[in-house]
Amino acid sequence: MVAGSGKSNGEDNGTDTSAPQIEVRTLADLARVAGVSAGTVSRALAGKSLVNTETRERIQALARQYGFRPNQMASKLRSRRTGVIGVVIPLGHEKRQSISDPFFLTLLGHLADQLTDSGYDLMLSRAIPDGTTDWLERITGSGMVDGVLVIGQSDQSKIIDRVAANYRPLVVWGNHREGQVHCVVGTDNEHGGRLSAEHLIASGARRLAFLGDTTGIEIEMRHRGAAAAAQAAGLPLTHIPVALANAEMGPQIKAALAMPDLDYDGIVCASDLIAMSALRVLYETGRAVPDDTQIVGFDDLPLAAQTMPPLTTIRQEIGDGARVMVEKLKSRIEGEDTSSLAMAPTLIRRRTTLR
Amino acid sequence: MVAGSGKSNGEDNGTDTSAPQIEVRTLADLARVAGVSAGTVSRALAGKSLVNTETRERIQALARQYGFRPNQMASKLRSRRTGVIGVVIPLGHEKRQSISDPFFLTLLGHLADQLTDSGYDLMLSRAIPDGTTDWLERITGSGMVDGVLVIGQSDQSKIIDRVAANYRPLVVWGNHREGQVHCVVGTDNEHGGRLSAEHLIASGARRLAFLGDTTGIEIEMRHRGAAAAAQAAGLPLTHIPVALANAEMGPQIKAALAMPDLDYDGIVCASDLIAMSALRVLYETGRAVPDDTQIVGFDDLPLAAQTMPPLTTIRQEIGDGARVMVEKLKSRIEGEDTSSLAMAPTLIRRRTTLR
DNA sequence: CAATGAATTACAATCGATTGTACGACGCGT
DNA sequence: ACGCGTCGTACAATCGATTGTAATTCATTG
Repeated sequence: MVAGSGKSNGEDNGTDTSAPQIEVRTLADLARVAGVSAGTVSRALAGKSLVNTETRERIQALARQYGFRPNQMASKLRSRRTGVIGVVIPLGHEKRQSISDPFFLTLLGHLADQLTDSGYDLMLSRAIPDGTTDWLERITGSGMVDGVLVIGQSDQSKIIDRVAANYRPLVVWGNHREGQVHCVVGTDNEHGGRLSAEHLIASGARRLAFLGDTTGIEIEMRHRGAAAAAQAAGLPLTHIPVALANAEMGPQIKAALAMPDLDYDGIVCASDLIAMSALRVLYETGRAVPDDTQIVGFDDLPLAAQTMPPLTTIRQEIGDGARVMVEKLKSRIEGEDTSSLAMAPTLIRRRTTLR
Repeated sequence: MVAGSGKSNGEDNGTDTSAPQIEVRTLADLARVAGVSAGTVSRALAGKSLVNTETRERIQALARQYGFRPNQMASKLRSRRTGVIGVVIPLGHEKRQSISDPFFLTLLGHLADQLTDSGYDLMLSRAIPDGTTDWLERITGSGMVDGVLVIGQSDQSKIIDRVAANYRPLVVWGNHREGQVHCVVGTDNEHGGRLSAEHLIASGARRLAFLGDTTGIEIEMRHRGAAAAAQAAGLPLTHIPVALANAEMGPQIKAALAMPDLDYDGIVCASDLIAMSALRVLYETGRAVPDDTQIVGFDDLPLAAQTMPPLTTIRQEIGDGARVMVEKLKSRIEGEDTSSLAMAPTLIRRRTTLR
């Protein structure tokens, strides 16, 4: 019993008695200390049953004592499994090179939670498609991740499609479109846009405006839904493009809403952030919400409940979305095929609309 | 000359003529195609000068043609450099297992930008110190990252200190404290708290309240600064702890501010989010801001400019902070030593205070 | 008592790229 | 024509863990 003890402190007791100061960096080091082979140590630490229970516990104790942790690179190289999921945010049409969209950030937080719970690490990449079209391949082909999640398609849908044709473990957050190859999870944005406009109409609005830049497909679909609802009711809908970037948004909205020939009593906003800005602009210009002008946001971020008055908005289930994305990705890693999912958004009635 | 060429296309031209469909996954594969050795391919792709210009370009062209990308795991293992920085958010005293704090999320976004620009990848870990004390070692000791950034100390300062004693490339966002071993970058929270209270006092407030839970050291220091300013002016400051978690925050603040025996005309808030909630509660209870009650936030998140009225707040330079953190981390990776930095916060006057 | 087999453990190949060193070819000067 | 330096490339060791297979030990049984 305690076979290794004699060995370990028998060899190097020339200097000091308690010898926990040998550097134990590698499996081989620990194997030497334990008096076994590296392979055995590997199996012992992995908890495999092939190794004697007693030996295993002894080795595990030694590992703890020396604070030994196996090198992940070596492990991942050999086992051909990295335990890492790449999360990519393509900054497509957005000029500013910064991850700032609170919706994406919130989704990212939820993804981090889900992935951690599934035992995966998360590698975050900000991709700026600067003309090059291989920003995704750079990640999928690096051998560094077991799968990839893309947050938002931006205007890179075709590139994603091309990659997805050869790379299976890929799930995208965004708007599903006919004929799309890649697996996408997201909200039914058109439906959301329709809900928004319909609610405004039902609340008495007769002259609608849509606030948001429709370069990205998600917002384009929201606009389409709103436009469809307006058309069905025989009402006009004016499209006012405003950037998503926070800095420019305020002034842009201010300028847009102050246009003298623009007439509106109901605003469909492409995001809660836009709605919040609009709310402020309207307040400053003396228009009462919801009495003079009604507003509906999109996303239902936590802050939507904190505006004044609290924002009526279209809720996207971010937490559910993250969970579904991770589930589908895991299935795909297992080799299964998964279909896209468009989740139904819901209207959250608060106080920026009359009903 | 071209010793290997006979080998490569002599063997496998039996099937088809144009052969771009050979799987080229490894350096060796590409070497075979190019008729050179793996070592040469490695050097060619790395752009080393040891290899003939012509050969190099030929190999690079082939790599592009076959869409070859070297396996990162192997590369990192051999070169003992991962090009990855771990970013950890310790969820210390926060019960909810979710990354949601918008300030941290924003900082994370900036860090992602900075790290990307420096050629690093970012590996995100959410750490829930559930009794165990090795959540940091698990990351630093894994051999998977070249350095680690910790976002927020929470109540784990001692553990971080212990790790920092043996692990150099570590930089923390948080509040510097005397005798702290690890390198921390952050705002001078005490100063910020003082600025906040002083401004309220200068604006005429006489009965102060502090809204925020002081379990984390950052907020504790903000409270301390505010308390010092109040004491210096001979004024009272009531401490009202409220959680940071969004869900509970609203009702908690509502209950707290409605306490009948609580008297206040100036509120120091521990964060913009808290301030925003307070703003709403005050509005609902019919107290005018800033005329009846003045409020100062903390952080100066983008949304602070969008509240109604726009929020006077203490600005933390998140972008600068991220830049400094990454710079210091790079220095430490190079082996240099770096000192902590407490950045001076600034008061941003908007409309929730009278001056 | 030898043979069989179960349980452990050692040995060695492997994952794929990097890098130091050795080797061959070429041009040059004398 | 021979020796020498330069340039380019091949060869092989290496990073550190994993894993299939061989080898060892020990108990058991015909």
